[in-house]
Amino acid sequence: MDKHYDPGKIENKWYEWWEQNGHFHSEPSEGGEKFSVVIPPPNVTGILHMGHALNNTVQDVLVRWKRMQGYNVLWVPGTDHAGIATQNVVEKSLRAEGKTRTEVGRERFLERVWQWRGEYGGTIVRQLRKLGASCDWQRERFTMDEGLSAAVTEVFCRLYDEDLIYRGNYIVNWCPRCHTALSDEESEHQDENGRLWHIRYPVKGGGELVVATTRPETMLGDTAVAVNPEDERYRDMIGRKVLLPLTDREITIIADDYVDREFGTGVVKMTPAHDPNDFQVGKRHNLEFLNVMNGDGTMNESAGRYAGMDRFECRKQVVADLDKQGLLVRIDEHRHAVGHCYRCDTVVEPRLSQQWFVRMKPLAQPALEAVHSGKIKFSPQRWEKTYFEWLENIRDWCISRQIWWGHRIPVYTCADCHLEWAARATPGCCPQCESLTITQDEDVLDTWFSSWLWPFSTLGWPEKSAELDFYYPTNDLVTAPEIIFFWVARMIMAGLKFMGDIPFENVYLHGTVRDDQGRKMSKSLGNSIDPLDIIEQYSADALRFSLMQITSTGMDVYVNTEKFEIGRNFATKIWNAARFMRMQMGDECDIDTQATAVGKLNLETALLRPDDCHMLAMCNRYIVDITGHLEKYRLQDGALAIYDFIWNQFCDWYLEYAKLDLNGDDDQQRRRQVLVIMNYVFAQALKLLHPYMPFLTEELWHQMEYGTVDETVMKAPWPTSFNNDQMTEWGLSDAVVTYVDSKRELITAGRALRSDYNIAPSKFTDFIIEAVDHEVAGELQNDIECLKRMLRAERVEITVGGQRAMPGTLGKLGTIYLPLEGLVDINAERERVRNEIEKNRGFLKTVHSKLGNERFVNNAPAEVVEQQRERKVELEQTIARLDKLLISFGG
RNA sequence: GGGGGAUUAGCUCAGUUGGUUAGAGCGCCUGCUUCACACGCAGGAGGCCGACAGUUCGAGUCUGUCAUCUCCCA
Repeated sequence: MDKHYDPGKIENKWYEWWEQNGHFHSEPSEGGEKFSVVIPPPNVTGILHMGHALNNTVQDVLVRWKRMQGYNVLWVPGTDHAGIATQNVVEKSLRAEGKTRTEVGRERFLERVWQWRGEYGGTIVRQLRKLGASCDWQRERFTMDEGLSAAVTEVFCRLYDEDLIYRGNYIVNWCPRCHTALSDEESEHQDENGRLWHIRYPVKGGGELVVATTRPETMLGDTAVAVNPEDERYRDMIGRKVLLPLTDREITIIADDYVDREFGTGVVKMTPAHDPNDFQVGKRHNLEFLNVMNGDGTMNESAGRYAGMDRFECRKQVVADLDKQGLLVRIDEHRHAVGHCYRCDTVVEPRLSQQWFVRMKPLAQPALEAVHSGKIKFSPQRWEKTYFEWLENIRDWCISRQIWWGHRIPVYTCADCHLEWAARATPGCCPQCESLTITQDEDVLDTWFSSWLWPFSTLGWPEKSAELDFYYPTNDLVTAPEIIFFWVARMIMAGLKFMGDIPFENVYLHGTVRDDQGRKMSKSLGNSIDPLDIIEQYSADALRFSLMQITSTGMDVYVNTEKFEIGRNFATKIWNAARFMRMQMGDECDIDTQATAVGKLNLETALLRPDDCHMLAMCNRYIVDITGHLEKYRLQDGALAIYDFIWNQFCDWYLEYAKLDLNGDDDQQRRRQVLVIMNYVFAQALKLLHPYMPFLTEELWHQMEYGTVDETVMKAPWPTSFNNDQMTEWGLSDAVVTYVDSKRELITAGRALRSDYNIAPSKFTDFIIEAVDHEVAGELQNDIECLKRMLRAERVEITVGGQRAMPGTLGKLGTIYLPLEGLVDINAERERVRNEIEKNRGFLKTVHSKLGNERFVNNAPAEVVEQQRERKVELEQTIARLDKLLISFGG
């Protein structure tokens, strides 16, 4: 094996091998129990960022684990067509050529988009491979594929025919830059420092009203002024006219409950075509809906002499003009939430326009029940509350977009008989009057209108398919909480509505990846860490493992580049452990590593020593623990456990212990047995680690020959613990684990003594251990070689009872002494022992107070009380031993 | 304004149904080129678990109030 691990080459090699050998692919016909996951489709315009890395690592860990457990696993990958984002990208490239999309025309433009998608659209899909994602690429889907488009049309037609889709004139969130309507979810609110302009509106026939507004330019579209009917101050104003400044219009003063008497002056200007609240009031009062803006955010002809100005320019001008006329009363600083386009961050303009909507209430009800009943579980569960909150207050979904890239709305209108209908296939003529003059709606659908079908459209729906029968409903959905509204909730609604069943059983929500100051990673802040840079620098395994190890369930994770050293160092450690084993095994080793890897161990019970038993017992324990963590989605705990298992248990202790037999060549049987145990444990460790570090484990699986050259660790059976017979035969008892742990405690204490007395690590020295009794003395005597090696001692003398005037430390098995003739600092030792005694007396005191408390003895569970009693005895013995030690120092 | 989350070692965080002496990684200090690994080994220092009150035999853990930070919704 190479001295250094070179992940770059190895990672590419194995990924190609996996993919070419179809290890990611599965078929319903293979049967078995299924485990299916659909990827949250990234935008086709997207490039891999840390959020994707986290999201897909989580999925890959789950998927690889289940695959090893023998499930028929399917992970469906793909991308969505990202209507607005993709159109923006292509429009930009057109602009670079000095063209606009309207010049090019719809058809040619769409050709350009497809062309772009073919060239650049696969970026993220390639990047996911770098990460090691074991998706079934043969089943990759795209929301604009024929099949998925058919699903969209089918769904639209069904909802349309059921009157769950309707068209109407409403205030929507409008992005003047993208030139389209957005759904409520796509308008992101940000708190901004704005202003509240107080404007004087002269009342016809004398007097005035002062209104306050954050958007003064909209006053050009005012069609009323409103006060609260209960408001004494303005009661006599109701019904009178106001002369709207900067225009020649007269508008009426109306009364409506909506007006908050406490806010501002208690007078509100009414702009029904530019504000959602005013819109509602306008409907109630039959006000005129005067639209003063164009789709691009400039003022239109209704704005009079302001026509053609940009909305923000117009705002300045309006304010200046009002000021000039003495109509500006004052300006307050005002902090408020302003909607921004989630695609381009432009300030969203509430705008009255004709759009298509889905009635959500009827769809929301079953979706609420699915989670209430526990059929679908969120993890962490607290997110269910967010989900309920949204669904209970759901509003209709604006699904039409005034762009070209996307699924065109399949609604047709006859020019002759004015019939409007939705059709699954492009109709040749009007089904009512057979007229040929029919036109299709110009708008396309929200991208999420195809994404919400993803769990079943990717499996072939609306066609019947074996995949749909076998893999639906899927098991887990892994995503970020910010997508609950956009996607999770809507998928649940769609699944229940069109499949008659939930789309997935578990929703696992992970946190957001942030920089080490807790800020979201963004291009504009320049604080992004590119996963590909990390892979380049540290390896994909390191990226994956580090992310998993530092991300606790459902919490945001703060990363900086150094964090990835965790995974890199771990990989190097494992590589070197494997290298060590290979060196020890040499070329002529006759160990059947393949049988060993699957747990067929021909162990000579008589040759087993306590550390061997400890290692095997711990291996068992970690298998159970790590499996349990994965079952509970506790991926961080799983990562920490495997790290501890390999690094601390295996490398630091067992491997060092094993050198005793490996480096001495006097007992070939022992040597062989130790190698068997090491290989068994290492093979289990590789399997447990594989979901987290797929590449390194595959490489070592082959290097160590744990399978045939054609076999992959991906399909190796997930480790299981030994059965009771084996446990008994080999003596893998709790007692032996406790003994070895206590022995290590003694060794650590001995090393500390060496360190305290500045004995050079290279220097051999002597130790004396006073065992607590003869039995323990016997055990330690049998372990003398281990003690000598681990303590770097020339001689370790085991005796029973008695105290010595030497530096010593108490352990459960006895006291370890460092014999130092004449060099002992008696005062320092005395001080040390006194401190120990004080500490233990402190503990004893709390134990006493507990046991002396009748209510504790009566109320606490018997085992807890018993525990305290044992502890009391233990502490008393310890203190007695320490007292004697102190006396031996003359204290 | 409504809701969620966080507050534990210098830093980033674990701590699952309350129960021995509160853990990890990084950083820090000391020593070490010890025959897999300096991306390493050995040893060590460092914590009134945000504040106050309550429940309990017992609270980092449960309840309430407050403070600070953060996210989502309006």
